Amino acid sequence: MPELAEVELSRRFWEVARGESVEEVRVHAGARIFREIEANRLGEWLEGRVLEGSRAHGKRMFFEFSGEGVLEVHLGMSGRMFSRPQGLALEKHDHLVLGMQSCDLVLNDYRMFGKVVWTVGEKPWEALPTQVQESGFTQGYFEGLVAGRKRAVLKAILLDQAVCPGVGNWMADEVCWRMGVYPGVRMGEVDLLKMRKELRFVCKGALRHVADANEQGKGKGFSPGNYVERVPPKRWLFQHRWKKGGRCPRCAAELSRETVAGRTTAWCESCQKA
DNA sequence: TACAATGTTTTAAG
DNA sequence: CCTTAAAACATTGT
Repeated sequence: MPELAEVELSRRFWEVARGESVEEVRVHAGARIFREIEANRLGEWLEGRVLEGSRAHGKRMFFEFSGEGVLEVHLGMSGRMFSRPQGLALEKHDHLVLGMQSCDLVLNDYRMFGKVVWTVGEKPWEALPTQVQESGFTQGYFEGLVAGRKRAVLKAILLDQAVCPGVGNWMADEVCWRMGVYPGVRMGEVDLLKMRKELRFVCKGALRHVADANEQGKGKGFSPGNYVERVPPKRWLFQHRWKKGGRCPRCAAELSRETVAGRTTAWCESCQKA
């Protein structure tokens, strides 16, 4: 589920409790998402700490707590985060609940490909690559990253988190569709000016839709599982790619499906050339 | 039933 | 050194 935009929206859902302290931590300690830490110590690490701020980078989120602690969350394939009224019983696949002063912050993940990490005394976001939507993602920076990868498949580069943080399967397809290029082409054949332009369009556009979604969703129970399904415009490939028999929003041809770079890929044979 | 699902990592192999 | 394919992870829905 979660790519750049959904990750950002998830972060905002927890951000509602900024400035509050953690009163109680509930964990499903055996869950695989805690494979890198001692989950049953999360209580001693977090209780009494104040959620001071948060940030997202690509598909990663960092929540900063008083006393130098940072809780990192990655949603994997099926992770969801939201807030809800305090004290409700754990539901199936709720693995972490932070009982705050005004609400409970919940992390739910049934496939558990995501992860939770706790670090102290480090700022794990400082060594990360520039994000596509940032001003520092210049043509020169971008071309430096992909130099020497002329034989790599385009879609594989788009999915590489060191190059395009936050881009996942649907965003990669969206970029290729906007480029008018088949996702399986080699990087040596790609117009890098166009690639960066469409990458930035898709990343910035998706993030703008999140802001819209957050606004529209006030008081309406907007959730991370449904926002992206209704927010991106009908003219994005996104709205058509999942349905069998879905058609290209540009030329109405039926979309094709194929595995490219190891992932199911939707593309339009008439608009996207090899 | 069998397969696929918006992710990442590891392993093996070319 | 570089790329790639496949498998693994765990659960649900078609």
